[in-house]
Amino acid sequence: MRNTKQKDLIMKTVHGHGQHPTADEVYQSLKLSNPKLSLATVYRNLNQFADNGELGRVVIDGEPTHFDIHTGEHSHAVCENCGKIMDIFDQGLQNRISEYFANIEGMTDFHLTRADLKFIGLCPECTAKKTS
Amino acid sequence: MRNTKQKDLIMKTVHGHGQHPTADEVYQSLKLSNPKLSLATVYRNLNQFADNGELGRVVIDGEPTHFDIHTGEHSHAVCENCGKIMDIFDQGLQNRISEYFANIEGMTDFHLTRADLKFIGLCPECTAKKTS
DNA sequence: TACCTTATTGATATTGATTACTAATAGCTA
DNA sequence: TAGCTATTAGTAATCAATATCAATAAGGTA
Repeated sequence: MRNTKQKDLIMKTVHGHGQHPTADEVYQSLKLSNPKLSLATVYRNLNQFADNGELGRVVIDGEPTHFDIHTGEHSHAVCENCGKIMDIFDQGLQNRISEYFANIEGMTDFHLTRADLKFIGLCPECTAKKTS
Repeated sequence: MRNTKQKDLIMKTVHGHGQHPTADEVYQSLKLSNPKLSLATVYRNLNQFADNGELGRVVIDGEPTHFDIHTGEHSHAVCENCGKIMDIFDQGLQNRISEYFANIEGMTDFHLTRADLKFIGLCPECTAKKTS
């Protein structure tokens, strides 16, 4: 895999974003300063990074794929109203899930590699709006 | 909400399917015997059922939305290779997740309504293929 | 039973996200 | 520096899903 300026820009943008950007969000925040950058290049590289394990993917019902700089075991909280995503780092929780791998493998005969856990509800802002 | 022959056919088809069909799979299995049925009607009604809580949605990276006749709390095992989905009914597991709601709400200020847990790996068939 | 109102349907156009394609470009290696 | 080839830019194509709207049919009413 060759190093290119585009790969570098894209990875830096994801890291600088602060949340969990989509391909288009990465593209939008780069195209002003890099008008020749192609959306296809952004998709191609984000997918490559995700397939390599250098980025995570967060897939949510009704939304384009989001990308995550955190590649270790963790969970997410997702707002059903506005789509906001928060990372949840809780080793106790992850351990509880991992402890279940053997059970699940026993009941399904699957060979498991990971789990994907999302807590779904309303973020603080949307909770406030709904109750006001 | 009016009762229609289409709603009835669609719901029966999901229940008769055995796995977790997509909208197009429901449509394909109905259109021979019901050539006038429209794909839009299938989408429309499956979404209505899911929004009503009469069906569940299973959203997997890179796949069209699958629908689930089980609407109670449960988890899924998903094959990363072929997309097979299995339901996991394990009250102990669900309890462990639910016990975490208060913690997560404390750390995120989200107001949670549910969790979505998927175990990801290879199904028995794909495990066999990969190791042979 | 016939009628009326309006939710629902069928058919198709449209949207939105993502991937495929291909000639031009630019990393890397010698 | 030259040459090989992975990668890119630009755009067309694909795929899932939704929007649109005239025609239809549920189901209440007289």
